[in-house]
Amino acid sequence: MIELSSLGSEADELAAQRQKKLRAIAALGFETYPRKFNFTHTIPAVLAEYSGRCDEDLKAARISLRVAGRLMALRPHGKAGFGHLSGDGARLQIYVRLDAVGERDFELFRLLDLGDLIGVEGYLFRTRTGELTVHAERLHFLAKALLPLPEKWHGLTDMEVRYRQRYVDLMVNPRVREIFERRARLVGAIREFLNSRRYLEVETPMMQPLPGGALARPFVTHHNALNLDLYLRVAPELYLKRLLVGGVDRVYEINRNFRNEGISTQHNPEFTMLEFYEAYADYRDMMALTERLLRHVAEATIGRLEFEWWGHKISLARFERLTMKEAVVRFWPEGAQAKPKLEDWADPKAVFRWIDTYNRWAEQPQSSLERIQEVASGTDRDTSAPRQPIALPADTPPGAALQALFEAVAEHHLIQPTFILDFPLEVSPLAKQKADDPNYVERFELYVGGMEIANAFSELNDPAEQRDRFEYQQLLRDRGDLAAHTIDEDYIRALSYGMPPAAGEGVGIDRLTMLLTDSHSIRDVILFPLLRPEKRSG
RNA sequence: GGGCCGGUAGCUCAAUGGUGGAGCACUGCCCUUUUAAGGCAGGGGUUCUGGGUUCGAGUCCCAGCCGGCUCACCA
Repeated sequence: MIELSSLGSEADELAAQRQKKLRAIAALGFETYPRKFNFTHTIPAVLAEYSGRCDEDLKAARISLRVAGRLMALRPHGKAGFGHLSGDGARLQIYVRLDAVGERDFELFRLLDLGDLIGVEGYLFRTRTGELTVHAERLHFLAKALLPLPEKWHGLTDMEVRYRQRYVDLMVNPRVREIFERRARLVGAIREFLNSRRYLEVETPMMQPLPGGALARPFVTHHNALNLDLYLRVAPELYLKRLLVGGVDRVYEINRNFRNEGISTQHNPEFTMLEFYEAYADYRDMMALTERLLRHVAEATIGRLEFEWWGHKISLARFERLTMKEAVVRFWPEGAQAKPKLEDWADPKAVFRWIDTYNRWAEQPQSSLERIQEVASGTDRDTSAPRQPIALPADTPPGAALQALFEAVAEHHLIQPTFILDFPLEVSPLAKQKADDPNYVERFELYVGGMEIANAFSELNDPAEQRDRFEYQQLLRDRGDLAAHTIDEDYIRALSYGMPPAAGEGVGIDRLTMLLTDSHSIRDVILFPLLRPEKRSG
């Protein structure tokens, strides 16, 4: 029983009317909350099987069936009436007439509200307008909607209500169901791809005594019996690599990570990540594998390699590769002085000069000409530089500065699939150095639609080097960087048994879903995104 | 956390500082192939909350709550 007084006064009235009807339905002898309904077809199955059949066909065959669903439209005509039943994401018309269903069932029909769940028993025919319809012979009451549905034409548009009451969103906005069906196909395609390559799917701890595997602030929780603080994992990485040590040479996990950071259209505190690791491979092998993986996923979910995203035509047919430095040079803002050349980067400290140059440009007010050009070239997704000066803490190492410059200058331009490779050592504590340049590591991130979709590297497997990296991270922690790693002694112990040379990669499933469903907010691809708790009135 | 925008009936939206409306939904009556069914007649409001200005506030001001976008943080 719902609390009537908790609703608005009209909502109270509407719910009271429906309660009253429910009692009237009970008085007719119908169970108010029956236990089950034996159906012969789902609604999509009816449509799939009989959409091609003409009325004569249907009449001759007299196809009897039982279907169930939610009543989404009602058009009564005195002693008869039409309705639409919604189930499994599809709709089917029903036709109910007094002389076919009898007094009692027709009385039930009169007491139905939009949103009620019913079962219909009857035979198929086509109406005068040609619509495939169930001619009801019996009605079964299954459950009452005590609360009214949103408006039938405009539906539910209030984003807050859509996220908080996703069940209502799903009822009235077919697009929502399509997105999550596509998401499920996407995840299935990933499993198919990796399983066929003999990767083993595993599940590793989400509650970890030490959070590791990514530079992010964790959530803290507590186990009572052990009187132990635990962290929700920020990444499964260190556990998956322990499995590499144990001889699981191809391994993956698709599951949730938790990061105690800000919320935005691209960040939800819990999000789904695919991580996979392959022994005896390096990051270049991962790039090749990533291309194949994404093409497989796109074929399986949308049936092609091209898709629209925020007004951009994106194609997975070709993946560009740029080093981080090359990307900065390539996308250096037009108006800024002294475009850098690649040879200018020989000195690692040079990046600070380029940041100064960039900041001088970013601090200038945008000229009208630039603004007009931007608007004229406008796609829906703004690819222009944000013109925010880069603010770095006093003792930022050159590598972190380069990454900041890259993100400011280049990231939003990377609409077509682009691998950015060769990351600075300082921002990559778990990756293996490049053989010819120890200031950089064998790592790439894949950008599509201006978003980071994947992050991969040749895995560092030298325990001594790993200890040095952790110690550097500890230094950062001590200086107040709460996202820096803590030293994980057991992980170093595992590496000390010998981990095969390997490469690993993380892929953001939510963001990949955003791309393949043309969704512009991560909340649109997460069924129940985190919101502040609703304040209960009263 | 900062900036901008928003919150009016169950839903979608109107309303120069001057009696808060419409469509859908809902109630009653009519209607046995309709489909945004139709016809007639009705009911429904803490205008997010709390202050303030004013003869008078949905509207103006201040504070707060919730949300959206964006920036910062991050993936």
